[in-house]
Amino acid sequence: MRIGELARATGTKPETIRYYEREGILPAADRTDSNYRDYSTDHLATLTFVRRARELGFSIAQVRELLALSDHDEKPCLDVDLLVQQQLAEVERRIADLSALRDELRQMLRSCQADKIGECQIIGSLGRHART
Amino acid sequence: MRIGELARATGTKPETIRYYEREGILPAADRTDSNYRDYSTDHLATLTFVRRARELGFSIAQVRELLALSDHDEKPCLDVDLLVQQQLAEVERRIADLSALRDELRQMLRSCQADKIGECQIIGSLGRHART
DNA sequence: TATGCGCCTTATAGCAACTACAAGGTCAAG
DNA sequence: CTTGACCTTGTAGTTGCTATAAGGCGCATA
Repeated sequence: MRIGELARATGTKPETIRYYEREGILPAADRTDSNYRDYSTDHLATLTFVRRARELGFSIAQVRELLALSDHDEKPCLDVDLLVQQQLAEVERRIADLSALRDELRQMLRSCQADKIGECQIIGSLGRHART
Repeated sequence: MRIGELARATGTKPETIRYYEREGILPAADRTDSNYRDYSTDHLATLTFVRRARELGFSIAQVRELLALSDHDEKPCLDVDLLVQQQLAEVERRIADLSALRDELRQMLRSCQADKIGECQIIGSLGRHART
């Protein structure tokens, strides 16, 4: 299959697929007589894997590790577990950060009863007009 | 005050302060005889404001808007409110996304009882070994 | 046969928001 | 008078793509 078909099949743009090839994440495809990339079902499987991992928030570097691990059936599953646990911890940290942030933003909205920026509590709480 | 002192006072690296100046977010400082930047307390206030807004997740573009608004005391506070509300909505959206992601990662960890990658449910759920 | 269209190729530059050099100038302390 | 911490400018790197330019390929239609 050509790059456009693979792109449609995986919801990836052709440019992104070429980018993955440059980065060594997706193996280079065979070429047709007219130098078009010609992908196999293995490529489709790998790209699907990559996109799914990216959707789950794994970085390109982590995807690389996952791919390397998935090529070694005999290796302990714990190695994969560890990566997933790390990613889970990272996601939980980001959720906590964003939740604190959300609470602050809500507080800002609740606190402002002024109608001119000169007396605005939001601007004030951001560090301006503090000397008034 | 010189750039290093301002940096320490605001928890910002000197490079970042120069970057803000290039971007027009922080006004250019006066220069000493030896061409060092010489900052005022106004600069300190503005940089504090910028950093606080950035911590709250506002983009550089939004910070620019907030700065512009904060310079016009007579403008309606609603303009600021709107920006904060947009940012709040964005943060809530990100929290929702990350929560879904967290649940998926937890599910993956729970589902894998194998000890070799060949049978690993995690790798499987990512799209590999699906044909076994 | 020509030509138009959608697809493909490469190479290069851009995005956000910094961060990290490199190469050199300045200044107070020992 | 030299060391070391500071400052200057300019440029390139980071992450994960995305966009654009300039051109080649392959098929349907006039």
